[in-house]
Amino acid sequence: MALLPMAPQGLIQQKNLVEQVADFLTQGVIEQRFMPGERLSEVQLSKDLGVSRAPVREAARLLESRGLLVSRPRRGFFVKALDAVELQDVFDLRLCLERHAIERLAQRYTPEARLALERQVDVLCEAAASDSGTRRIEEDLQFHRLMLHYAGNERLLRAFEGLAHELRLCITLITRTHEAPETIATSHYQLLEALASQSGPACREAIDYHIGVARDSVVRGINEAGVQEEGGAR
Amino acid sequence: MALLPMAPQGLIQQKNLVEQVADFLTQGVIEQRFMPGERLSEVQLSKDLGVSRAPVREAARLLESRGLLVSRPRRGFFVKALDAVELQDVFDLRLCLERHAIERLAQRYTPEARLALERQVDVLCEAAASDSGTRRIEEDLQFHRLMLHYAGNERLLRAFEGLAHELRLCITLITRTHEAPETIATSHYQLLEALASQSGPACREAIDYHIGVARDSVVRGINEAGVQEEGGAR
DNA sequence: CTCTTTTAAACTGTCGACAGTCGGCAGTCG
DNA sequence: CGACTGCCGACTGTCGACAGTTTAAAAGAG
Repeated sequence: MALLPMAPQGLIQQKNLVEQVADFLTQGVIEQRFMPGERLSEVQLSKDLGVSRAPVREAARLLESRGLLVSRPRRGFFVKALDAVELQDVFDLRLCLERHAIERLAQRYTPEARLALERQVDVLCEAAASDSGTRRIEEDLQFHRLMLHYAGNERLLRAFEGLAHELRLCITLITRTHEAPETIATSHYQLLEALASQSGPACREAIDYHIGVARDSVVRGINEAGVQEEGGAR
Repeated sequence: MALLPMAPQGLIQQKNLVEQVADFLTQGVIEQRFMPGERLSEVQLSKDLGVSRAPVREAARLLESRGLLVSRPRRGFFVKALDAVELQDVFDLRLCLERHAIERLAQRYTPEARLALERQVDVLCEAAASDSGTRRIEEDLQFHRLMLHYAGNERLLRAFEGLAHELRLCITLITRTHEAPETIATSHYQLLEALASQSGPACREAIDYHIGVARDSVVRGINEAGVQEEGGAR
């Protein structure tokens, strides 16, 4: 069987097999086709995707570096199971990064950055009003990516990217408890206002509130959903 | 009954080939046996190390995720060349992470953490007085690792680890301009004092000063050494 | 029937090999 | 004399295979 939509729309170049497999695995983890704690067999994946083990292996390593998989020596790869504590850690690190980023950005708030962020909020609102889950999350993440980008430190963005996958996982898992889309949009406008004021403390307060809301929403979702702690101990 | 595998931390046992190769490559990059911008051939490395290409490949991917190598599709791996801007970015992100960590740590400063940090400073002083370069840097990094660890967010530590290799590279490249070891030791004592006071602002001030000194030292070193910008454009 | 021992299957880690592609060099044409 | 085209070598991306180890089940003892 064909593994992935063969024709990447219009683009001449085909991505590496590694990246294709990585995308497939990422989707699988996010959509919970691979359950947390589940063991992923290299040979099985190879057969299913119709490729050799080498690309699967590299892709798995990639996912591991992104925190979506964990590898135990001689045991193979397992889907990362996030518990409540780790979830708190994710949001704590996110807060750390975004605080720093927004304060930096406030000091160099160019019209270009402002325009890009405002446009992204518009897109976000549109997505929130019309579409469902996935795209809403994606546009939300994109806004924060832009913020990190215009903060002017590429490494800051890279660190965030490393977290983004776990973050997306957290959020997707409990998308039902997401606040009303309008609330989220409003929250982003507050960020824009704080940035426009170019006041460090105001920005910090805004981002603290913004991320706090998101974190509480996720935590609440976890509690409501009743965590099935199957992955368990080592 | 079957006897369990002896000493788990035995030095005899060989780590994964991948890790061994990764260590070799890391050493090579840090010691500048591989010059910045240089292309690394997989087959050449395989022959030199007497292993297959598979472990070399995985190790290179690992180094890439750590920021020591960059890969261009179909071209192979190249040694990362750090310019002045990126160097600033490294220290900026480091500041971001350590600020957050030390403020967290101040709020949960257990006797255990205090003891561990104090012991590490002692070790650091000893190393500074006796040994040369490499070990001094290693013990310095270890202190900060401990600080991040006791801050209680594993992801914070992981982000720092991702930066540590680049940081080590920065520092090693210009080790000659390192401040007098005693100065560094004193600076660490200031961190301990700030932590003991459990005052957030005091901690922030201390870490800002500490990292600022390191950054200035490195930047000064770069300027003095005269950067050979050979890596250059794409 | 339960617990231990033995055996077999499956998997990962590693290897060597093949095909497609990229960069460079020579030869040719304007 | 300069620019374009076709060929050559080298290298990466990918593949299938083998050995050692871990897991799980089957067989045997109490």
